[in-house]
Amino acid sequence: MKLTSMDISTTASASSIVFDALRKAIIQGQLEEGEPLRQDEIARLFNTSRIPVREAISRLEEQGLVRTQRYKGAVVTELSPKETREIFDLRALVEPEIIKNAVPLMTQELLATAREKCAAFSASKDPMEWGDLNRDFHETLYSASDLTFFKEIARNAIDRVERQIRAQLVMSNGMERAGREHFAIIDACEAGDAKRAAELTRLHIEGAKESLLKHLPGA
Amino acid sequence: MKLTSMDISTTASASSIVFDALRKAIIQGQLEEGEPLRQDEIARLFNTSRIPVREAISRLEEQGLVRTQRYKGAVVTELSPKETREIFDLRALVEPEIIKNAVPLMTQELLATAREKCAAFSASKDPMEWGDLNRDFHETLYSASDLTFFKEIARNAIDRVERQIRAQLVMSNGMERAGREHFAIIDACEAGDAKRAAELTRLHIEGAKESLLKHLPGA
DNA sequence: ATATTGAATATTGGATCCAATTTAGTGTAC
DNA sequence: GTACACTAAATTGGATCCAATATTCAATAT
Repeated sequence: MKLTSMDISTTASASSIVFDALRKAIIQGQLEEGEPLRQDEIARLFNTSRIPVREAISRLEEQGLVRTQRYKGAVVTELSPKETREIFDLRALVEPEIIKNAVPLMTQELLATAREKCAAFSASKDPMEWGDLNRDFHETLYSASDLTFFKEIARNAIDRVERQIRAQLVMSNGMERAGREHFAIIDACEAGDAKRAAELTRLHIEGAKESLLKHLPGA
Repeated sequence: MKLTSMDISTTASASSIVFDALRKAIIQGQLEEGEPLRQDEIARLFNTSRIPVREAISRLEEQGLVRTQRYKGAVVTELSPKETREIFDLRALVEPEIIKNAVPLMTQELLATAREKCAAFSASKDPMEWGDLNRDFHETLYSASDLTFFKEIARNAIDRVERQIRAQLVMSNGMERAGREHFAIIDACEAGDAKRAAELTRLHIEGAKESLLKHLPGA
């Protein structure tokens, strides 16, 4: 008799678990900008040694989410207004291309779930979940695209300004406006108008950038 | 009496040294695509333990230069023609923006050294150094730009297709053509015509992509 | 009071050892 | 000869220990 390969839930490595958890904590703002990451504190938290923690931190550094100095350790990266602007400019360049590529590949199912997420975002009253719902909507649309590297870039760029995005959503009428723009984007996607969806995405990002930078000092 | 700060050569960490060496070996093609990276072999090579090696490898994976499987180790990433095309498309999107931003910031010194490197590239008869000279020229131009994240993206994208770029330079008249295009780009830079320099850069990348994909099977 | 020295503590970087898993190879039955 | 089980070697992931450096803070001199 032959056993099926079972494929036991591929237990992730400790370093991956720590990496994911730290990444999430950083982009959700649970760790403040400039806050140092103490290796053995984190190790105790996850019941591991410092080895996987160090590996996780070095990967976070490679992604730009933390920066480290020899013998001083890692701190959560802080972005200047100028750097924030640059990342939004990068997003405004890359993400429309993803949408343009994605629209012809979107299935009816995907459009349906995207519209659901769009509605869920606009319906939410809890500011704590706005960031996740917003991201969820965009990632659903992007998931139809087969531009893996473009998506990788976008994901990292969004990671780096996730905190600012969350701030932008709660400030003034950021949430209301984002909701309107989301509906416009998905309308264009359903209409199969890739160019329009891309342009609306660009404007969506540029708009967020402007409203954000209005509230920041320089740049 | 006061001593000048001396600034003793900040001895880099072992993991950084290993990382840099491996990265260089990969992009220069000394390590074949798909070739596995054995941790203790590398450790012996650098007279260190496997700890810094593992950190270096995890950073390489974060950059997409290797991919790893749990308990199986890391192998040098292989790119399908489709993926190669996508990375060149990414470059064609991002690098013109860097040049457009850089042109107004270029000093006379920078233009002079860039022209020297441009000439050095075209004058070189040794195919082994074409890749480095080509990269050197482009990085010199990009160095004038203050778009740090754009440059980060470009650097990584170039890393990932560096082997293909080298192949493209030696095939057919790739070298001759690249030389011509380089001179055209730097002419536009010296003329202060940022838009033209950007467009020429885009065409330079698109051209390399086309001539490369002509010699590859699918996509 | 302020600056400076120096020891104690905290923290990171790396080496060595052990555990978990894969891979290679060997033998055996058919 | 081939398929299968089983052992041994190779390889990676992680824990513990030690070394190198930074930070803190008390003691001292000016």
